[in-house]
Amino acid sequence: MEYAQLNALERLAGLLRNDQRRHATLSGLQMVHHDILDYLSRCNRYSDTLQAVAEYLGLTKGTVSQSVALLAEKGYIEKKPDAADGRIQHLCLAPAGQEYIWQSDVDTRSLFEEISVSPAYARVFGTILNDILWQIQARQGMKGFGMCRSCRHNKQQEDGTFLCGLTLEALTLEDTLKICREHEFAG
Amino acid sequence: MEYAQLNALERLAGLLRNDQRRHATLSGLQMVHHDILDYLSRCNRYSDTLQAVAEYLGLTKGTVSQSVALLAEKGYIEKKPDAADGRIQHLCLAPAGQEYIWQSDVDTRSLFEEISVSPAYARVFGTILNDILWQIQARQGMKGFGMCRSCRHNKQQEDGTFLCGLTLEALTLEDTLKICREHEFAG
DNA sequence: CAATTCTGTTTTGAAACGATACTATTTTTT
DNA sequence: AAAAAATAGTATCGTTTCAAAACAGAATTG
Repeated sequence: MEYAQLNALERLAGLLRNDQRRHATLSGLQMVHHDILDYLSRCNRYSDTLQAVAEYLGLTKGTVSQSVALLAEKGYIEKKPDAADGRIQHLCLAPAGQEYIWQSDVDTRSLFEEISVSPAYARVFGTILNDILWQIQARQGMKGFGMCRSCRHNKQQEDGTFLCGLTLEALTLEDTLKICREHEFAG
Repeated sequence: MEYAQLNALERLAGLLRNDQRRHATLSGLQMVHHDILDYLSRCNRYSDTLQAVAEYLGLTKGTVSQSVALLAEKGYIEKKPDAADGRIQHLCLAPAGQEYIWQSDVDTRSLFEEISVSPAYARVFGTILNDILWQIQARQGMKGFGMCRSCRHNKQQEDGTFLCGLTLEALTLEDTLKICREHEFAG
């Protein structure tokens, strides 16, 4: 990938970032809160724990513990104990949290929705973006926080549904698009 | 622009972000320090002030003042008083700061350099990215923090050099690619 | 020259953050 | 089955971020 393209991508990422920051500030939240809520909206049910959030964001669990406590107190997050493992608490988006993410999405979309990509290029653009994402996931050490779709544990079955070979649970198509902590790239 | 594309873009931006965070942490810096140094490496000589940094990052000047003080103390930034205006201090990257940005760039590049975009698509991809950037700048309220290249004050002269109609100073080609606080989109 | 605007600092209190130590639960080893 | 190790999360400490507000100096405006 060429330098000019990466540069443009970085600038775009920065603009997206500033947009998210503006939205977080308006809600009286810090960026890290936005990042936490955003992750929780994208991860699957095996990856919605404090530890996973900390790993994904590159923060210590102590730090995340505090921020999550605050988010829970403010009503953005609900902690639900795991049925099988007494150590684990699942972090679920409470209504206020879902509303926040939804609003953030609407805002960002409004920045981009009127951007016109010529129809001839539109499909190529989407294809390239997803191709790059796929390749990065493949490259990024094979382990952790990829989409189930590209995970070696994920198997499509005869009837079209999916099965995770690790948890032996059935997955819907939507499930396979979420971020999983146990992700291992399907070499 | 379609939803799937924006989604992929957001994911990519997130991955870039995590990469930057990792690099900042390894250098013992916070994300906000990375953002400040990154901005200073991209802005022009009219936009390297504390106030401009604060506006660009959406933080208060008090906050930025403290973080800049720390960066200066650690040797990443040098404060240079303005020749004409006694209130203004220019924030310049000291050698350590340039080294940090350079390293960060190398790291990020290494994540992307082996990503192969088929040559046929490569040019299209670059074109689309820059087109999107241009359109966002046009849309984003016309004012502030765009590249001189798209600014109405920037005029190309007969000999090929550039002139800023606001400051009446000559600009090099490189200058016109930097971020300027006074940017106004050339309708 | 007085009023206002602009740039930057300082202070205060809430919260982020890393480091460390800690408890509790599960898994692995012996 | 008991001991050890690994895992998930909390609590506490000191430093730093962050917003808000008060502040000081320099430039501009009237």
